[in-house]
Amino acid sequence: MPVMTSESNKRVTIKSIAKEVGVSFSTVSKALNNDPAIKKSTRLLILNKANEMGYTPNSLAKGLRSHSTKTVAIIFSDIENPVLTYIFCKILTKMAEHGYTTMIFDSQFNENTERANILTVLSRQADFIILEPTSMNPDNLRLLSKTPNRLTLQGIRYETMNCHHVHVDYAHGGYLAACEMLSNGHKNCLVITEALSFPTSREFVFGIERAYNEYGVPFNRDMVKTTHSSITNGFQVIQQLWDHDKNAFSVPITGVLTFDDILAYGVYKAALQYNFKIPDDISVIGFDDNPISAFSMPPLTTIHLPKDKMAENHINILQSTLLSGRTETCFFSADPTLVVRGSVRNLLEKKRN
Amino acid sequence: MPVMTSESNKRVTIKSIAKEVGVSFSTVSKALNNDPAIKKSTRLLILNKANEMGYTPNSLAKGLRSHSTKTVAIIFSDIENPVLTYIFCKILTKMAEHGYTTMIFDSQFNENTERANILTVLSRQADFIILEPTSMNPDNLRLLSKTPNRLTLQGIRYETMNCHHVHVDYAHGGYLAACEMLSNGHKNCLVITEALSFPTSREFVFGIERAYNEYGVPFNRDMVKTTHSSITNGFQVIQQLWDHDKNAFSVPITGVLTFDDILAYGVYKAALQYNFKIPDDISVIGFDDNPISAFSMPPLTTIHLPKDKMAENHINILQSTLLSGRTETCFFSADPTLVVRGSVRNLLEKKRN
DNA sequence: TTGTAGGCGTTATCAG
DNA sequence: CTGATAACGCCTACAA
Repeated sequence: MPVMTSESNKRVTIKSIAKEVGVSFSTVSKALNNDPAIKKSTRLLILNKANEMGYTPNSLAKGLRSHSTKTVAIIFSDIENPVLTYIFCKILTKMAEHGYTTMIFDSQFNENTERANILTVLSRQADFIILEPTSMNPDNLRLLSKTPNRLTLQGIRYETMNCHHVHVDYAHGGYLAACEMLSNGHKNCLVITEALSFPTSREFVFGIERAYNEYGVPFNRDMVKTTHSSITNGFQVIQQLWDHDKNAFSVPITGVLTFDDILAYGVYKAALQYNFKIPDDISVIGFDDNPISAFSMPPLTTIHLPKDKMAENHINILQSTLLSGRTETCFFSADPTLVVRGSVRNLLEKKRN
Repeated sequence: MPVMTSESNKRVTIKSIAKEVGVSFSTVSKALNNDPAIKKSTRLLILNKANEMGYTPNSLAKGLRSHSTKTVAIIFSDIENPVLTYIFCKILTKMAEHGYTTMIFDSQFNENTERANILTVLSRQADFIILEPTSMNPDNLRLLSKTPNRLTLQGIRYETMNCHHVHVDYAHGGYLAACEMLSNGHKNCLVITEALSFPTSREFVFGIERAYNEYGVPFNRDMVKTTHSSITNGFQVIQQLWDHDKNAFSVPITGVLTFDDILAYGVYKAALQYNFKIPDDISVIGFDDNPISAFSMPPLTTIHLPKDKMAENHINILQSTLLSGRTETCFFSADPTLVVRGSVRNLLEKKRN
């Protein structure tokens, strides 16, 4: 238990310890690092004094000397997204066990914010960077091209970057969701997604379009509404349609495909407010498979994202390059799957009635 | 756009820039910091060269010199808790606008992990620390006693620490939840909560006990089950009861009070699995008011936590001490409120039938 | 076994 | 206006 000496204001460093013990500061340094060259008795003397004075090593100085900060930086497009939150929590916890601290950054789907984040990460000398790019524009990525095996890209595939990847096939997810709608007879679906400048959002819509093509159903791009993920925003998209745009579409909408479960809850909220029933009046399919979606009213049909697997892949990459010194870069891809629950109505069966 | 010079491996520092431009490195430093003492023409020369070489200032060196790292550290008991996640996301985003980086740490309700976290935060020279203590044991807190106005305690009230507080009255929340149960005729409730060593968990139970006392209903401490917050764990508590302990209680359980909404979903999961109905067979009250709880089946009656207000208070404290240099410490307290939805059945009305 | 010197990349204080 | 120098706290050859 550190008892403060009289003038506790002064910073306690190896120098001040050295002065107290009456040795040189390099002896203190060695003792603190368990250098066997130091006599046991003096080491003990030093260790005790350091403890008593409440010494904490200065990582800045250490990092400056050693060119290693034991730091990994994570830059995500939107850290409030539950899947991303889950992933960085897992990474953070695991890396803490190895003595690494994790810095989290939020780009908010904004290239400039992303660039600022990359620059501060570089400036802070992070040992490893995990980035979920906000766009396919390579300008920001170029800042990171020096150390390809100290970088993993999350979410998208970037062919020209020879770095680690933890990819998610959003196109396939969108495809699966749209197929589920189409095979249940929903030909006129609304799509609520993130800004299309965001690569995964665009992939998502591509996948949907592909399904429409396969089913021979024309895909109306006006049906794609973009907004930032939140219950309120999802709600507002429906609200807008309800209040104003209702007549903008010749065919009534029977289904909604959303970029994530959160937006789907926005539709749920609208159902409560405007008194329509899911799935009787409108069908909904989400994306992510939030654990809570199994208990929603009705249980949400959604696209399951293997977030455990994704987190695991990130951790494997980190461990093998930071701890085991591997130099090859690896590419992981996560396949989304459809989880059928109760938010999609079968329109075809109805017709038979 | 930084074009790499031939040997791009070498670190680019103010020294290397100085060599390229043909000035002294202190001139470069001044130019980079917009010191008016530097001639415009040479400043421009230097700025261009720096840009061309892809210079990034080294924050470690900066911090070492200036004794300021533009860093705030957040140490929470469980960063996956949605309320805490929400709060640190808000703080992180706002502080990023001011050029501050936020480091997140997870103590996992463990005093030793908490201590390790505090030590690394100290070692990393964070400018400000936000801590949600895992226990009332002051040993770890003592490590932070040197700079009381650079510390805010989240969640609990620590009378003897003269630092900032953002407190939550969990006792009152527990009281409200229990009152709702009791006033609907539920005298035999299960409580599922975090380990009682965790201060807020203990407060929660205190509050429940107080309600029982006011209603003149004996409170059975055996009804308090502790586990870590997760849907699975909440489920398992019910499972255990169902499979093994069913006969351990003389009176059948009619209600469940949980420490957070996540645990409540565990009960929902059990309802699905064991085919009992909420609230017909068992009533449930959560805690936190997860935004999604409004759409659960049935909508979850819960205790609302003003997380916006809490985040705002944290941000205010940070801004006023870090940016405006205020030195007084402030104390904020958040009051939880009851949100009645559909997961509690009125047992008394039933009797009248 | 311990002490000395130099340097990691910056900034600040002086001289020139 | 620009340059040399010291210092921030630590580590590591090398010397004693």
